[in-house]
Amino acid sequence: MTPPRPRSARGDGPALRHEILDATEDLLIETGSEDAVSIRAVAGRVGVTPPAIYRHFPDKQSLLFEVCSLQFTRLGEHLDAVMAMEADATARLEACGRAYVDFGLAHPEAYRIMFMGRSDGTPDAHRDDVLAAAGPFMALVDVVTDVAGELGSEREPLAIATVLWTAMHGITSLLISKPNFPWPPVDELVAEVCATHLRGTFGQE
Amino acid sequence: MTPPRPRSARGDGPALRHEILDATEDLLIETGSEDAVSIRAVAGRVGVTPPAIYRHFPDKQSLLFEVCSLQFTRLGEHLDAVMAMEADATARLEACGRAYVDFGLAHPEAYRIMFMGRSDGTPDAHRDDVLAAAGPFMALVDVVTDVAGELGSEREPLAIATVLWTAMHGITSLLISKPNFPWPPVDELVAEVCATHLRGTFGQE
DNA sequence: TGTACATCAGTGAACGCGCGTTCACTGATGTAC
DNA sequence: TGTACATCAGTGAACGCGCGTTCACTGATGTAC
Repeated sequence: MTPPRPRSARGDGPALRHEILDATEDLLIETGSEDAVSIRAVAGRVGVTPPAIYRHFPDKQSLLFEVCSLQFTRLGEHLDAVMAMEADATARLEACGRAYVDFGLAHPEAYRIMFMGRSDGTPDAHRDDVLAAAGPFMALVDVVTDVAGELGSEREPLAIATVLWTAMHGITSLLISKPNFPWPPVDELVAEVCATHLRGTFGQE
Repeated sequence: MTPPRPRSARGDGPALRHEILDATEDLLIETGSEDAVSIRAVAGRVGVTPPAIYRHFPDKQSLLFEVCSLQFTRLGEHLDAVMAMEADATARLEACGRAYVDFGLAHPEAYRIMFMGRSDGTPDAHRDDVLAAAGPFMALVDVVTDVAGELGSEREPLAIATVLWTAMHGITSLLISKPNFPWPPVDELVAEVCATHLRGTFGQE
């Protein structure tokens, strides 16, 4: 049925490897479920037989983990890019929150895997505690530190950042899992939560 | 192996039905995954053969949905009971938040199913929009209305309640899915978020 | 430049498994005469 | 009170399915002489 895929040349291993990763990501997004993505489906989409996958990944878990890794990297880059655009610390904080929520809504399945899934079997690189020391979270702590410096607050930036993360995650994950709830417009929701936190945390008017 | 279960008498249908529901709930909590709960496993735990399940439930989905329903009912009752204990509106709001988070942490798998799962295939009774009109959420709106009456706020109680829900959900769901993140003590976290929201929303000092 | 050969990316068939569900049945329970 | 019978809760065996993974293989690619 499908035209036979030309065999990769000796050095083209990485090419198929990338195709497999892309296909897995696409399927993850389309099916919306980690279990619905089978080795057979991935192989089919790439135009290859299932055993061919095993030349590039030791097993299904490793494949899914690597896709997950890519998502984390992208989220980090996305946040970095957005934050670099704002000079004002307060604006940077709100931009960061908005970018986080937007990313989650734009890649709901990726977000599910990263932040709404089960933590058993998560590879070491994405362990919860490693997450806390990773770039994106630390960048948030930095922003909060800047805001605290500008507006003044006696509380620890780390604690404030943690609370802000739970707030943004709350919005993102509920919008993903309860899309038909009568939500206000997302922008409004994010803006309101950010404003509430700024007022509540830093006493800003 | 297992001693043969005595056959139910004519009118004892409901008894086995309840045992099946309980076993399903237990397995859901133990395995921590909806897919890991199989009809065979449920039947085995009850001490019955798989087809016997089908005398009480039309299919696996219906069984899982009914378990899910029970969880919603229990959460509602839990919140009602806690809120009835506090006379002061502000205290009632914080107690409500704390009770919500506590419930989630005490029944993480139930919480996952109710608020962190996929919404496709959810039975009508638990549709997102029905949720919004349901008891627990409306009770929260009432509490917020009371607090707004006491402290004064020009904003809509419904919008405030929505934000509060996302905040409590953010805490609960991240604690469930990232248990090894270096969280502050739960009580502190909830108290801080509630205080931040009270200050940020109602301008309370 | 031409030929023999080693490499190795991908194939085709099959494995064992657990799943949800169906089906004809069995045999204890309760009922009607 | 005793017997024949209808009911129906639960059984045992089997169905078809899709899964992850393994295995011996094929045949194009690049290399050494």
